This record gives sequence, C-alpha cells and structure tokens, in this order.
Amino acid sequence: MSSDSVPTEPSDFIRDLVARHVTEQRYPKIVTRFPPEPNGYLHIGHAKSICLNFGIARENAGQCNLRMDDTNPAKEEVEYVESITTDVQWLIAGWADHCLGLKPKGATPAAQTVNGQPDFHLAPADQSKFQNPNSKIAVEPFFASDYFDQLHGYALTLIERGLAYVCDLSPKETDEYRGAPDRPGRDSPYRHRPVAENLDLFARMRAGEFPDGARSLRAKIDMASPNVWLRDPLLYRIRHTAHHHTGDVWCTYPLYDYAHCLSDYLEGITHSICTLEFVDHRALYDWILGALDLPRPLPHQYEFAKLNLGYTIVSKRRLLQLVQEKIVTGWDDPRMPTLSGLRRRGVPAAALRRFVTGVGVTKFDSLTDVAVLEHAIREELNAAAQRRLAVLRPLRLVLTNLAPGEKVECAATNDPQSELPTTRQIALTREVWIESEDFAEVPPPKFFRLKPGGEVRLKYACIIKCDEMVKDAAGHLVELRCTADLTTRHGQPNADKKVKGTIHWVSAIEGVEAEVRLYDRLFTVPEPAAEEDFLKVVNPKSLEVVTAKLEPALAAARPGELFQFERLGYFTPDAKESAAGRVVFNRTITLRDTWAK
RNA sequence: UGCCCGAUGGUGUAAUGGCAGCACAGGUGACUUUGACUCACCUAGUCAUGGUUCGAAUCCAUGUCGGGCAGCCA
Repeated sequence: MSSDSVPTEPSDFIRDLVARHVTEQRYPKIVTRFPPEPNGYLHIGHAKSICLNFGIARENAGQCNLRMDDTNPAKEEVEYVESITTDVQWLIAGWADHCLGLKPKGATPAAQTVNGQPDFHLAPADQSKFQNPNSKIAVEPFFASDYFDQLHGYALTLIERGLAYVCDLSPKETDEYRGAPDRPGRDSPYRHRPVAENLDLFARMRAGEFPDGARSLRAKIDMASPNVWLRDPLLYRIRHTAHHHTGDVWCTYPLYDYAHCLSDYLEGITHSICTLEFVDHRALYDWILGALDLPRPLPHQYEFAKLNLGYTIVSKRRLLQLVQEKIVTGWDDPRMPTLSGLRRRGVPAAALRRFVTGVGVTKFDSLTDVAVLEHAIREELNAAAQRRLAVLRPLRLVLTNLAPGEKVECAATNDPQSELPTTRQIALTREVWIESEDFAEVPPPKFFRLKPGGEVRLKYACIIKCDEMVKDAAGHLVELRCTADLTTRHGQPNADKKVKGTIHWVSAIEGVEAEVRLYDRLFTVPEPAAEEDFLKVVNPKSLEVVTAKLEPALAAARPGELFQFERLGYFTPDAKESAAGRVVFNRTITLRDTWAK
C-alpha cells in the first residue's frame, strides 16, 4: 500500500459521539484540545492523543487548541514548552495544520456579556492569518496560566456562594480527614468558616502572608462521597515559586481539576478528551462548571485508554530517569519513544499517524505489539525512501578478470515503488566490498548467497563466481577472489540468467566510509513498565556503531532524507551529529527478514 | 471488604438484536536483479452461568478475571 492510499477515516466510540453531536447541531463548531503539561518531552503515547484530538477537529471542520497545562510551576520549564510545540507541529504537518489552535502572543480571555451575564472567552483565533508566511503576527500556544486571573475570579464566586472555603489543615491532616476509598472522610474543622473570613484569608493567601502548605482553598462538596475526588478537593495551594510563564505574579496556584475544566470553558472547548485515569474526576469537572452558572455551553469530558506499547516505556517520569541516568544521550536519543527521538531516528510523522489509526480508540487497557508500529514505519518508508547500496560489515572481494583501473558503469534504480522509476550510475570495479554475512564457507541449508565455488548476482551488475578464499596466518577470511560474468549485465545477452541469490556491494575504489548507528529495542522484555526495576531490563545492545562502506552518492545525504540501504533496512542522516563531509547515519528499522526466522 | 471502568483469535480492533470481519503476528506457496515489496491460500476468537428473544458478541441478572481511584502531581 502506498502512502497516498491510507485507509478510510477512522471510527471509534468518541468519533461516533462527536458525529451525533454534529448531527444534532449541538455546537456551532467542534473544538478539542491537546493539553500537555510542559514537564517533559512528548512521546508516542501522546501521538495517540494528538491524532485523536486533531483528527476529530479535521474530520469535523473544527479546531484543536494546543494548550500548556501549566499549573505546577515546580515541574515546568520553557524548554518543554518549545519541544512540545515543535513536536506537535511536526506530527500534524500536512495533515491537520489548518486545525491547529494557536493565539496571538500574550492574548488572554476577553470580558464579554452573554445573555446579560458577565463572561470571559478566549475566542478561536483566525488560523488563516497565522498560516500566511508573510504574517507578522507572533503566535503561541494556549496556556492554562494565562487564565489565572479568571480562575481567581471564579474562586471568589465559589467562596461567595458558600461552595469553597479556606482550610488550615496541613497536607498530612488533609489526607487523614479524607478517609479511604472504603471509608468515608470527616469534615474539616474549617469547613464552616463564614464567607467573609474565607474571602479575607484567600486574599491573604494570594498576598503571600502564609508559607507553602499552610492553607488551601477547597471545594465544599461531600466528605462522605464514595468518589474520593468529591471529598472537598483542593482548588488552590500556596507555592512561593516563580512560574515559567507568569513569573512571580502568583504564589497561589490552582490544581488540575479546578483549572482544567475552566480552561476548557474559557477556550470554548466542546469535547475534552482525556485518558481513563480521569474517569473518577469527571464528576468534579462537571461539579465545578455547574457550580458557576456559566452562560455559554459547557464542555464535557470523555475518556479513552492510553497507549501501551510492547518493549517500550511510555511514562514521562521513567523517560526522564533514562535521560538523567545517562542510559540514553537525551530526550531525543533515537532509541527513545519520544516524538523527537522517533523523528531523529527517521520515523516519518505519517507513519506514526498510520500506526495510531491502526491501533484504534477504546476503553480497554491493552498492550499493543511493537510489530504494529514497525509495520506502519515500513509501509511508509517503503514508498518514501530512495534506494542506495551500502555495506555495514565489509568483506573484500576481488574480481580477478577486471583490470585494476577498470570501471563498469551500472544503472541502479532509485525508487522501484514509483510509477516512473529513476536511475543513477554506479561503477563496478575490480575490488568491491560485500556484506560479510553474504558469504558462508560452510553454508547452512537453503543458503542462497555466496559460497565457495558458488554463483551470486551483484545487484544491478552481473553474476560472479567465487573461485578462491584468501585467509590470513590466523586462518581468518580476509578476501574472496571471484570471476565476473559481464555478459549477465542488464542489456547483455545473458542478462536473464537466473541465480538464487542477489547481494549488495560497494566499489572499494569509489565507495566512501561513514559512521552508521544500528539501533535495537531499548528493553529486553515486552512489558518493561511492569518490572520491579525497569532499568534492569535495558537492552545492553540497543546501539551498535559500525563504520560502513557507502556508494559515493550517499556522501551528499542531508538530514531529512530517507534511504533504504538495499537488503539492510531504512536509514537517515542524523540531524544532530552529521556535518558537511561527515554524515552519520541512523538505522530507522531493518527490512522484514523472513530468512532470519 | 467502597466507587468507577473494562473483557471478541497470539496481539490490536469491527460488528450498535440478524452471515463473527479487518489489521498485525505466525504458516504455506507464487513472483522477484532487495530472502524486501506485491499476490494467493492457511491457522486462530465472542470470560462463565443463567435469563429475555424466532434470533444474543450485542439486552438483563449473577459470578469470574483485569484495570483505575485515597498528591497541596497532571
């Protein structure tokens, strides 16, 4: 299947629901959001969420806002804001760019009146203006921290309505009072403070009069609720910490449950899609929005199962550990399942989208076989990659019937999958490199490649016969001496002569050398996250570096270009460590190999 | 022993009361100047028990198994 014949539009229970809402004309426009916390790099698990949220937007002529869910200044950094923005744009490029919700830099929700009621709204921005390359408008993602003023105002409303109170319990005491899932909690002694006192204390919290953790603002719901998230959850905590986006304006910060539903509302989100662990929070999401009597339609939360991938860790905390303990070279190490790692490794964004579509969206907690990802990558690369010849582990082969300076020009196909394939010239010379694996002195059964006295075709060139092995004093094979039958070249009388095997080769005269990094899976077990210590199952052979022999055209390869080294796999120049005149190649993935099995 | 969510081949999913289908993986063969790609064929499934129904993967009941929830993380 070629990359332009991607299967039909996906369907799943969330898309079905959205389709129903569209039919009912429940909303003027479908607006979703992708809300990462900028405390780490995006990974393949996020790709599922991104493709779902942007997919729904593009299938319904809607919009998907990129929003930094940045309510915890202790963990968040600008570095992550930047990487997240880059990664999202890369993943959706050419597919859902037109649905990407960004906003003019610095924009915050505007006050308005709806049905006679005061309201705030950060209206969907006109994306077409931003997409004009001549646009002078600086844009940025949405930030939950841009709503701190409005969030504070809503908190005052809740206090005034007797629906929130300032609590003086310490974190430890709060825990004790909350009870347990099978045991009801007890009311805080501060639960019935008068409104005026709550207002005063909340103002003083904001003014910085109290140390971290001394007081909190809590919703007044039900300490006996079977849903622990409804047992007077915290809305605000005190943190004397500067924030990456708001600086030192605030020392009180809202918590996720309070900030998220209201951020959705302020942006006019219609469908707030998150993962299963938030199912229990939905009651709180609805309670907060319901308690405020907001004038516009309320967003609703829907949940799906996050991605689990075999032989892979998909957890920001553990990924950070791999980086910090230098098990990998960074967040963008090509072995990492981060979007930046996959990109650097040579995985096209379209392959990730294809993969995610194949996995589907359900509420079942599953473990997807890596083979599904690998298949999606090969499908995409088979259509996109230019073919080249390279030898990873060279063995010298001398064609004894060719003169030392002789060059036999051969036409090699660049793009066999294309309707009008193009070719390039490569020169066959007296000395060439072949893959050492392609010769066996004692061949196993059904071995198609070169063996003593055997024949094999050099791809794009001619059939050769192995006459002699040359070994060193220690008995190691150092060279093969063969005879080339030039009459079996393309266009020659014996071109159609059949041999069982065809192997790749590189001219020892014209070829160039380059570092090639061969990657394997990072973990040795299918479910590293289930391990007591996942660092113990790191694959010690996840990276092998070789000096390969490449056909000369490869010396000019640029980052972003995708190649298939024939019979070996897909490779791409490393964008970070390649320099002019010194290309470093990353192996994205091997070719499927049914012989090795 | 509280609340919530879920269970379809080895894996991931579809079937929305009416023929259990697709993809991946695995196997066999064809093709092949990539042991790739492509093509053909094969293997293999409704958690259990009861009920409703002409008819149940689907609805109901009970059970079993798995996952989530007790951060001033998101």
